Amino acid sequence: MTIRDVSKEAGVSAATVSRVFNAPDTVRPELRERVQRVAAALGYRPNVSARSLRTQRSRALGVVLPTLLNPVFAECLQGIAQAASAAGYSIVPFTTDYKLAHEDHAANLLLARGVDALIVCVANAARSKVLTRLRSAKAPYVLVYNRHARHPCVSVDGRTAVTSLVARLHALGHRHILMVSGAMASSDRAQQRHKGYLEGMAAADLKPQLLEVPFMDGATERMAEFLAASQVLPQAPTAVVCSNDLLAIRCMRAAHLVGLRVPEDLSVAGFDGIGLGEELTPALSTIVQPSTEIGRRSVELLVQALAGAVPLGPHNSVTLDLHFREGESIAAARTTSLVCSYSQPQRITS
Amino acid sequence: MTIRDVSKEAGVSAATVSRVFNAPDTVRPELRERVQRVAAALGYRPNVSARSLRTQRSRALGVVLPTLLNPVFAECLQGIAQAASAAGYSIVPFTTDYKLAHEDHAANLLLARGVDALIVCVANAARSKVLTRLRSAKAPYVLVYNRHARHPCVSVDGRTAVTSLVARLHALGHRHILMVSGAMASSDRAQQRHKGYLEGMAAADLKPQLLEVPFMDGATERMAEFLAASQVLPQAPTAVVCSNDLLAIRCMRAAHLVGLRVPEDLSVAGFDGIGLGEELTPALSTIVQPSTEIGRRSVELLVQALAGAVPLGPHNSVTLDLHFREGESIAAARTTSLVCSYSQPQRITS
DNA sequence: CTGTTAGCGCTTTCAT
DNA sequence: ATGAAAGCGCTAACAG
Repeated sequence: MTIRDVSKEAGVSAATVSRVFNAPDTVRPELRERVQRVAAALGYRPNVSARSLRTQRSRALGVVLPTLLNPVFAECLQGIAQAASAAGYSIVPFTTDYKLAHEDHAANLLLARGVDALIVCVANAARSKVLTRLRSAKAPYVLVYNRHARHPCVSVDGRTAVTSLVARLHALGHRHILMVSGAMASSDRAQQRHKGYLEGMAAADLKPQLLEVPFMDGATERMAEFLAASQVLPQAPTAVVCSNDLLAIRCMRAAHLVGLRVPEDLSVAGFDGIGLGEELTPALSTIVQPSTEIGRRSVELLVQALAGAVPLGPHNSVTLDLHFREGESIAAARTTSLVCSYSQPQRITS
Repeated sequence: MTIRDVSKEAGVSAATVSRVFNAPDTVRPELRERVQRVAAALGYRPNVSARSLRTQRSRALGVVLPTLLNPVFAECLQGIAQAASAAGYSIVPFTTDYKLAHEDHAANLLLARGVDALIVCVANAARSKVLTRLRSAKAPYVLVYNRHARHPCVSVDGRTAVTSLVARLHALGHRHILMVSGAMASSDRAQQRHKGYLEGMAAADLKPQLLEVPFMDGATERMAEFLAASQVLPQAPTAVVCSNDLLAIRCMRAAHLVGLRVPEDLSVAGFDGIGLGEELTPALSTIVQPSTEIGRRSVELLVQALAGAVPLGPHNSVTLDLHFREGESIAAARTTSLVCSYSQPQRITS
């Protein structure tokens, strides 16, 4: 079913059929309708490959994300998919599983695929080879989640948000606030959140403490160990700031495993605001980033740039708002043991 | 950067360059290496659109799934992405948000895109127009999660699994087992799981009870209401079989909201086996479907069919194994109130 | 083993 | 407003 078939059937030239699809206004209404009717009857669909070859544009966006197993990125991709679809673009996603080599590989394949532009999330924007490559290939691209002064980014200010989170915990009476993070070296976002934590702790004149855990596997066990071991110490954490929601969920489980109640014995805060967090018990208190919106905005940026043939640069970066979602996993710090014995006498007798 | 540029630079014909990329063995090693060197130096990448137009194959697979917000499908897509990538295919995903019209729309776009084959999950395989369309378009496709005798499917036997789940609950002493499901009419999977439930209940000689809730929004509130209202009745459920994990998580929250402890007061079981279920507290007891594997297998099926140019049919369907994951959200039913007063005297005095 | 040639289906000047 | 014709970059006969 080619344009030729339609043109013959409708008794017009191929050019006219093409115009009906690409510039309907330039075709006399009567003819236009006839062509449309014939096309519909024949089930004709313009061949995208041929069109791409001819126009040198594929109307497809490449997407490179770490993984879809983390709901943050699944939500983001959902946003990307919706916005792209609305703008008449398809998407071609690749996941890197947080592997640097995969980032490069994915971008290459996407470029070869002839996508018009790329949406990319890398482990570390400062070190990524992908970005220099994209730039030299002159492919329009936008970073999501990553922040970097030399690239167009759609991101959030995680650092500041974590600083206020620490202030909030401090105000609740917490004096021993632990930060748990996945491997810091591999993620610029984790680094920024940690910076925010350090600043918050400094502002509150508290001693920072960091626990780095393997993100994917064994995180729960590691946290449980740590929590168990620290219980005997005077500086046992009463609150934990987790670098992301998945970690926070595991942290709550770790607390449970060692007999700590959340939030009575231990406050746990996350970062990301994945939808599921609200459904948990206790509901996760977390800093919410608008993942769907991040996806949408990144598409908008690219589509606009493509439409205007305007090159995208760092000046196009946008920082979206973050907000704190009050859940049930954070509470005021328990007061000192003396007061505690008054306020909870039954625990002593039992 | 076209094949022509490379051919000139290497002093060979375009055909030779093409051969170097598509059938390296047919080119004299010396020449081949020269071409490869030149191509690499020039950063040449074959243009996919041109290749697709010429060969009539895009090396891309279309994927239609309900949503990525449900981790089940995100996991599946991850499996699809990995397998596709390994086989040298890209994927072009679309989500339908459980809307029938979107199913059709997505398939159309994908077909127009010229994908070589499709992986599709529809609400109801028996009623879906998409499938008849795909069939008439002669596009190779495979259904995931859906089961239907007239289509190639990669799926699981949810019905039987739910039947055994009910048997398991029965064996634990439960006599009032509720099933909670999203809108049944819209999902053949929900229907099958419900059938399994009915069979299990019949086998145990118990009275089935179904609560249909809006899947996306307000499910928790609806369940909480129901649980609260039923507490005063003699047939108050002591166990709930949820049609999927997301519902189960909400059910646990609903239980919490009305003061029921899971699993002490109420056992909750899910279906899907999303990764997060294991991280929850209590860990979700659920029937695990191998979502990643479902994705992988569907790709394998298609890639094989494409390679052999063998048409795919219902006889290619595969049913993957399901297994029950023992979590912490299910416990033996509390015995009758008399016995209860003996085993938990402290609750009476408090 | 390599080159020549003829399109794949479409868009887009350039005529009319 | 419409048609004729050229060609996007590539591959696959077919010659040599």
